[in-house]
Amino acid sequence: MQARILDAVVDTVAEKGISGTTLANVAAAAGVSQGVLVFHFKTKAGLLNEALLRLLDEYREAWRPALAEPTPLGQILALVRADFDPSICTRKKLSLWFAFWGETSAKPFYNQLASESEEERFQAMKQACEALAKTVHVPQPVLLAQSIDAHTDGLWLQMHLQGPEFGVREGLEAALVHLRLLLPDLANSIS
Amino acid sequence: MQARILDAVVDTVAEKGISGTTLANVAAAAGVSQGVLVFHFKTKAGLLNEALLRLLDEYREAWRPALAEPTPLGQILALVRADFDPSICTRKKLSLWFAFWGETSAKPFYNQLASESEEERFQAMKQACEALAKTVHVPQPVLLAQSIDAHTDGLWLQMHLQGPEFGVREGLEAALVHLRLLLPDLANSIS
DNA sequence: TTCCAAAAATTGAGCGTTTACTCAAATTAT
DNA sequence: ATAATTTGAGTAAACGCTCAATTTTTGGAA
Repeated sequence: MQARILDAVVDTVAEKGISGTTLANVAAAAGVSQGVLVFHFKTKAGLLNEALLRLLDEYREAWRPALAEPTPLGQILALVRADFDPSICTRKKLSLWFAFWGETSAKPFYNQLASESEEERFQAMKQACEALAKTVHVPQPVLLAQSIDAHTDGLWLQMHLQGPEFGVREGLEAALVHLRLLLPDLANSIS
Repeated sequence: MQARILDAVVDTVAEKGISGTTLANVAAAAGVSQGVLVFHFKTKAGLLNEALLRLLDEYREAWRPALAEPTPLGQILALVRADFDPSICTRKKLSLWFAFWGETSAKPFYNQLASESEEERFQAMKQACEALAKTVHVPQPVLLAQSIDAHTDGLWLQMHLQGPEFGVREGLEAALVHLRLLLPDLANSIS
């Protein structure tokens, strides 16, 4: 039931934005009464908080297995691929990410969670890039990691704004092109 | 007066988010009555629309002069610098950008304006990169332009989330580092 | 410059609606 | 039977917006 309600939150936020998301909307989308939302999540803020926590957990579980790749380049590629996985990078979930990012300056709790998520993910990318630097020549592995992560975030914005015409397929391809530009010596290992 | 009210919208959205922005909040921030907001902007939606239009206009006017630079690399650098200009890239204005981006899936008008703004800016970057490709060897100028723009967007997200510790100074430096990684042959012309 | 009437701008009380949330009662699960 | 869950009517507060009344600004005639 909780999952069904949180799914309804995602649908509602994607369709009406956080400012248009009400208990009545979410209840209707979930096919339950308003009271059950309060019973499970206490307040509207609690409802949105749990939706955000679930989004962040899901994202973390999606990219963590990338660290199990045997080679540093494999880890980097798997981390990038995770960001464009069709189960992670859906239109609705992108809407949710940006909806929360749009409220971070007003809701310190969102900001804290979002920052920690970004930081945790960056540390993984940084370590993969530093490991890569021990096998091949990479001038500044930390800056490389920052560039890859920032570029991926920017692609998420483009997917979010441009809609279906720029989806996970195009996004992943752009990310791989970018990696080849950054790592010309490894270009033919990136595909 | 209209400018004062729109300034108050920026302050209010940055402080309370779009979902917490009410006519009463904005009126209080502007030091006027609620009626004057309706008199000038008709509805709350009209108020937010005008704030977004002003943000986009201001942004366009900030990067357009970059095209007057004599060299392609100069244009690219000026375009990048414009994104981190202290008058453009303030914490409050970043909050406004992300607040609107967070509502684009619910408000087609926001999506249209934001997409057009991104596209217009991308065309400028693309032409600068294509011009650069005629003077020095650049493998894929269009993809280079996409990479630069996406990376810049990602840096805006990092500035938005991380706060003062990652401001325009650090953002611009990261963007320049990224450019040097993408254009190693021109690295010592990028500063 | 002075005046004044028309226009523009501003006020704030008020209205109908929507909001988040409560709670006693009913239903379902253990 | 006991506990957990769900319902839906109900409430107080907040919301966007209206509007008659008031103040300020404007611009041409004396």
